[in-house]
Order: sequence, then C-alpha cells, then structure tokens
Amino acid sequence: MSDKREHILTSAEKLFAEKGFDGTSVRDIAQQAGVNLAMISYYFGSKEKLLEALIEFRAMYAYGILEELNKNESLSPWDKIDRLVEFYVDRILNNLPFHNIMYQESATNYRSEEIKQKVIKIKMRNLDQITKIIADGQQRRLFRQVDIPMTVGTIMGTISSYTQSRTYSCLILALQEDTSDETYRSRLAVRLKSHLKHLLRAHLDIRNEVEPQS
Amino acid sequence: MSDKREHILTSAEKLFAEKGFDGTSVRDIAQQAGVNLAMISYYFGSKEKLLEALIEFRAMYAYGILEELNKNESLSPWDKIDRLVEFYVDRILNNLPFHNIMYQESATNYRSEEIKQKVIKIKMRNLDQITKIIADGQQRRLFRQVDIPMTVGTIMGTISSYTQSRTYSCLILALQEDTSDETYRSRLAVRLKSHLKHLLRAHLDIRNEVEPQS
DNA sequence: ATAATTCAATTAAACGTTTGTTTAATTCAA
DNA sequence: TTGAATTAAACAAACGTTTAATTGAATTAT
Repeated sequence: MSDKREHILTSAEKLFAEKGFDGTSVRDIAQQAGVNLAMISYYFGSKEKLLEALIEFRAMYAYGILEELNKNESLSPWDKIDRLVEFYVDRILNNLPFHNIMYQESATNYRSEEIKQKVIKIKMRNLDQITKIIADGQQRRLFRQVDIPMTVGTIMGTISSYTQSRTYSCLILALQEDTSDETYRSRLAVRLKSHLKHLLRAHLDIRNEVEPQS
Repeated sequence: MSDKREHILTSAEKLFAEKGFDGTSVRDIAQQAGVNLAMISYYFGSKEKLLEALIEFRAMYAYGILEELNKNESLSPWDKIDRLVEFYVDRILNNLPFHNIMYQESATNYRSEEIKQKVIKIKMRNLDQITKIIADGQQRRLFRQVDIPMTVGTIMGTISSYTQSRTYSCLILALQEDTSDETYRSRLAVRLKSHLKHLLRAHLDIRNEVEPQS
C-alpha cells in the first residue's frame, strides 16, 4: 500500500473517530491529510469505500496473538485470562481511534453490506477467541458454567464504557482533560486491567458457587 | 408540552437512534413526523436544539425510582443489587432508541456545550445512584472493596454491548433478525439479568477473597 | 545522450444534490 | 380582528463526486 494511501486512511481514521462517519466530510479528510479533494475518490472510489478500506487495513492488527495464547499449553486457564485482559486493554488503548469507529459503526444499520459484515466479523472473531479460553477452563473444572457470550460482552463493554468518552474517564480517573494521551492511557490501563482481573477471577472461579436470590 | 411538539421529538428519536444525529436530516424528521419542514425550526429553533430538547424530555424518565431503592431500609444490599439489575435492564430495554442516542452522543465531542453537559449529567446520575448502593454494602462488610466506578462501567457496558447492535445480539440469542421487538427484548432481558446477577454476586461477595496472580 | 512518448498522479473547477434555516404568504380558530 | 400555526418556496452553504486539464517522472525511440 502506498504511503499516501495509508496517510489518507489514518487521517480519515482520526476524523471518523472524533466526529463520526456522517459528521466528517470528504473535504475534512482531504485537508487533514494535506491532499487534493479528488484524491479520495481517485484512491478509494467513494467515502464509504474509504471506510471499508480503513476497516480492512486495521482489522489485521494483532492477528495471531490470541491464537498463540490459545495454543500455548504451558499456560493455565487462569494465566490465559490474565494475559487476555492485558492483551485486550493494551490493544484497544493503543488503537483508540479505530476502536471508537468500530464502537460507533456497530450501532448503525445504514452502511453498505460489506462494511456491516466486516464489523460483525471482527466482533465474532473476538467472541470466538475468548470463548475458547473460557470453555477450556470450564472443561478442566476450574471455571464455573458462566454464560460465555455475556461474559465476553462484560469484558468488551467494560473497556468500551471507559474508552468512548474521554471527558467521563478523566472525571473518574481524577485527571484533567488536557492530560497527555500517554498519561491518560497508562492510568486507564492500570485501572481497567486490575478491575477486570479481579472481576473475572471472582466470576469464573468454580469455588465461588453463589446463586442470585431471586 | 403540545402533542405535536412531542410527536416531533419521538419521531426524531427514532431516526437519531437508527441513523445517528449527523446521518438524519431535518427533512427526514419532518417526513417521519408528518409535519412541514419549517415546523422543526418553528418549535425548536434548530436541529441541535431539537436534540437538546429530546434529551431534556427523556432525561426525566424514571427519576426517583433509584432514590427510593436507596432509601428503602428494609432491603438488604444484596436485594438492592438484584433490584438494581432488574431496574436498569428493563429501563434500557424499554427505552432502546433513547439509550442508543446516549450511546452515540457520549462518544462525540462535536456538539453544543449544553448537550455535552446534559449527556454527562445523566451518566453521573447513574454513577452516583449505584455508588450509594455498593458503598452501603461495603460499609456493612457484605461487599468487597471493589473499584466502584469500574463496576458501574461493567454494569452499563455489559448492557450496552448487547443493545447497540441488534444483528449481533440476535446471533448470540439464536434469534432471527426479523423477530418481533417484544420477543427480542424479553429474551435479551432474561439473559442479561441472569448474567449480571451472577456476575455481581461473585464480584461483590466479601467471602470471595481472590487475588489475581500477576 | 537526448528527445519523444506514455501514463499514473495531481490539480482547480464545476457538477447536481442535499443540507439547515429563513422568508413571506396563507390558514384558521379564538 | 388578531395572532399563533402552517405552508410552499427560496436561500446560501456544504455535500459527495466527476471532469478535464496539467504535471512530472519513468520508459521508449532516435
């Protein structure tokens, strides 16, 4: 992929994440990337095809790491859970703009079939990988028979609820809104990882056989 | 509030939830509501003020129920947690369009100060109410010293991760996409409530003193 | 080695729609 | 008769996309 094409993609990524797809004009993107307006159509064909290309471009990031985690037989299911949390929190915090685009796009039905399918494919890939780890722990009688898809929703939803709105996160983390990206991300990472590890440990541990009252 | 004004608000709500604020035109809204285009400016002044009015209109829904829950001294903290889950799941599933708008709007910074403040105020209200319940349980030595804001993120995030995309939810629930709204919501409600009750029971119970390995 | 050719890259300008908003005339019940 | 409600029409600006001309570096021919 040419440098210029990639530069347009990352420029668009930044704007889509901040202002949304419909809130971003092709002229915004051209200006942000420092290229002529017509280059977007020239390279991608249309604004929607540009979004499609962006998803294609980013969807490949970090492929394989989770597969490796699953195949590593020297790790206990508990180790895998901890590494899973580390991996997801880091990956999302290091790709905040793209994650915010996925966050927004998965909530709308008004995109091309290609885009909708790509978005859902990414979600299903996450679901599958985490499912394998939890199911393995259940088979070894270490984990309770929790609702796996709901547990995946808990992991992703917890992270998303703190990555979608920087204003809100900064309030919770007691940070000023103009804190540097690096400080913000590392504080949030520590907090999210610690919480999710405690949460999943209590939630999954087969020794915690608790029943809701109702 | 006049009938017509309210009718425009609910028409806009439906469209904003489906297509997003920027993806919805004032002409879309006028057509959906069956009123003349100029009536939107006449009643609300602008498209953004209409969104502001919508948030104002909906923000009041179910005010007071949580306060009541907090004041009810005959309920144990565990009872309150279960009722909290019931309340939130039902409230969100019965107000899906508005919840989806909040979901989208909390992810963007490109709205008027008034709108951004209203959105964050709603989030803080939720945080405060749940905080009181959990802190009460902690004081009574029933709950562990969990990270309360993160736990609130887990509750809201888990629900949101299954309300944002009907396509994804239907895949998980093994439902066809054209299932009736009623069936869809009741199935999802059962699943979410059960999961969240189990999750919070294990997470909060002071007897589950587990430490992450790392 | 130089000139001619070629074609992808780039540009400014324009295309026809659609956008949010306003205007000025009209309706209609009080 | 008054004034709020409603309308069709128009507004300028912004939208996504296309066009047609131009650049410029690599390739080919002389």
